[in-house]
Amino acid sequence: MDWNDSSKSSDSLQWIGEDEEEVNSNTVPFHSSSNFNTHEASTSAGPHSSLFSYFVGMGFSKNMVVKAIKENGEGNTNAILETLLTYSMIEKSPSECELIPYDTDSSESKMDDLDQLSDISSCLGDEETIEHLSDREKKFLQLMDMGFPIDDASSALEKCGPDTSIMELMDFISAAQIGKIHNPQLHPILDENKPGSSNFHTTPDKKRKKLFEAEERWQKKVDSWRRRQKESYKERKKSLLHEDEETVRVPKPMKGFGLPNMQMTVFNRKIPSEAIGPPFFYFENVALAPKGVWDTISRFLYDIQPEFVDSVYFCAAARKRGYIHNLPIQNRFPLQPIPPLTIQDTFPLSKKWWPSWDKRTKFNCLNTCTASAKLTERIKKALESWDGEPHPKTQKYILFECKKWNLVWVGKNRAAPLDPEEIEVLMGFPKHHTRGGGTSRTERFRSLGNSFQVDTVAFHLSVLKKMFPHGISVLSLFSGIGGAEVALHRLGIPLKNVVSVEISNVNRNILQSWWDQTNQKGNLIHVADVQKLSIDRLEELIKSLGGFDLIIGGSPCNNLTGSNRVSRDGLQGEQSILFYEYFRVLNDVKFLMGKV
DNA sequence: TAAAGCATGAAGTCTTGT
DNA sequence: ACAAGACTTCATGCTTTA
Repeated sequence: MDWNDSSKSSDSLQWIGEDEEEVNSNTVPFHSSSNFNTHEASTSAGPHSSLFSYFVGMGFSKNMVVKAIKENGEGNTNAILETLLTYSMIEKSPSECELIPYDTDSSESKMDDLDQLSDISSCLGDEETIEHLSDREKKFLQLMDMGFPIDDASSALEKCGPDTSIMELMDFISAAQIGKIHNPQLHPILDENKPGSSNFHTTPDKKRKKLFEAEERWQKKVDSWRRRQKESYKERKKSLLHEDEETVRVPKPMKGFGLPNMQMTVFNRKIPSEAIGPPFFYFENVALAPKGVWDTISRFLYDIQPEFVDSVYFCAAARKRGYIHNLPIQNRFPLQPIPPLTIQDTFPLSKKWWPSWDKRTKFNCLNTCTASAKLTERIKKALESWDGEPHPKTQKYILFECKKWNLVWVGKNRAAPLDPEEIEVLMGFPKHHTRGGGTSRTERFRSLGNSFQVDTVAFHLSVLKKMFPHGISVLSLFSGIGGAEVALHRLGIPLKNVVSVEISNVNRNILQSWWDQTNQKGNLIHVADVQKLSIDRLEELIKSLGGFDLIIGGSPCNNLTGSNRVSRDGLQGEQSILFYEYFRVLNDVKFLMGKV
C-alpha cells in the first residue's frame, strides 16, 4: 500500500504526555472532521436539501434535523451535528421528548404551570435547560413525564410542598386517585397512626385492626395502581420508540459469524463500499447495552451489522460483547494453545473442594471489582453451621454470591475470588501482565475488567496475518492494557507502528512494560487523550508513519453496562460519549488517507 | 494518602408455572 | 397466552483501614 511505503523505521520510543499535547480549542465530538466539511451546504437547507438528507440519512428524525438546521444556520454543519447529538439522539429521541400528559383538560392552575414550563417541556432530556428550574418545576415535569394528570401533579405539589420526594408525591397522587386522600390518617405522608408511631399505640384494638386492614387494602390498591401506571408509561415509551424501528437484535446464542471448528453459518454480510478497508477497523463494546445503543453505533459505523460474541466459547468466562468491523470473516483461525473451556479444567485443584450442588462450569463476566475477604468468611461460617450438605436456602445464598463474584473453591468450605494472575490468564494475557510497576491490586482488577478477551478478539483479527506478513501499523484507541496489541502479537503479526491512545497512566505503563519485555521492533507512541488527537496531529502521524492498517478500540462502556447503578445514561453518558471520538478519528484517518 | 471494603438496583431477557 | 420468577451485568461513590 502506497501510504505505507513512506514509513520510517525508528526504534526510538516516543512519548506524548498529557501536558505536551497541543490543546485543541474545539473539543466537541465532531470537531473539524474533514469528512463533514465536505458536506457543508451553503445553500438551501430545507427539507429537500442535501444537508437535510445527509443528516436524515444518518438516522436523525426529520423534525429534529429541520430544527437543528434552523437553530444553527445552514453553514455550520458541525454545530448542527452537535445539536443533533446532544439533544435528540437515541434514548432522548425527539419522539420521546414530545411525550405529553394524557390529561389535557384545561384549568387555571394547569395553564399557569404549562405557561411557566412551556419552553422546557419540549425536551426533558436537556439538562442544561432543566438545570435552572426550581425544584418544584423539575418535580412537576417529572410527574408529567410519568403520565400523571396535570391537576393531580399540581395539587400534590401544592399540598405536600416542593421538598417532598417524587415517590411520596406519587403516593399522594395515588391515594387521591382512589379517593382515600379524604382520610389523611390513611396516607403515609400524613398518617400519624401508622404502626410504630406514638399515636398508633394509643388507638383501641378494634380501631387498630380496622386501620391495619384499611391500610393493607389501601396499600394493595396503591401498589396495583402504581404498577399499572408504570406499565402504561413503559408501553407508551415503547410504542414511541418503536417508531424508530430498532434493527439490531442481540442473537442468542452469541456465536458471532462463526466459531473455531464450527462450520461457517451462511451469512449475508454486506459492507458498504465507503466502509471497505484498508484501513480496517474494529470496534467493541458491551452487547447488553440499553436499547437503541447498538442501533446508533451501527448507524454511525456504516450500518454494518454488529457481530455479537460471548467469550464463553473461547475461555472459561462469559463476556458478551458486540463487535463492528470491516474485516473478512472467512479463514479465521483461533489462537494456540486453545485455553481450557471450563472452570474445572482451568483450575484442576478446585475439583477436590467443589460442592456437588454448585453446578457452575463457567464463570460469569469478569468485572472490575472483586469480592472482599469478609464475604468469603461469611460463606465459610454459613457452611460450617451444617454437618453435611447445607440447607437449600444456604446453598441458594452461597450460589448467588459465587455467581455474582465469580468465586472458586480453594479448600474445605472456602470460596475465594480469583487472583489478578488468574484473571490475566482467563482474559488471554500473559501471567503477571499487570503485575508490578506500581500497579495496585485494585487497579489490576479494574484494568483487567475493562479489557478485551484476547482469544476472542484474536480469532477475528487472525485474517490479518496473511495480509500483513511484514508487519502492521495500528491506531489503537482506548487501548487499556493492550488487548489488541497482545492479540496481534500472539497471532504472530509483527507490530510495525502502534499509536496507543489511553487516558490512564497506569494502563499506559502496563502496555509500555509489555512492549519492552516482548522485544518489539516497531514504534510505540502514546497519546493520552483521544479528544486531543486532532486532525492535525493525525495528519502528522500518518505522514511520519505512513498511514494505519488497522484502527481498533472498544469505547468506554461505563454508561452502558448493567452493572452501573448510578449513571447508566447510554451513549450520551459522560464516558460512553467517547464512542463518537472513535467515529470521528476513524473518519479523519480515512479522509487523510484518501479513502473517503 | 492510597488502597481496600462495602452498600447501592435497574433493565433487560429467558424460563417456568398456571 | 400470560404472569411471575430467575438470571446476568467491562460500576460508582462513600467509608474504613493501613
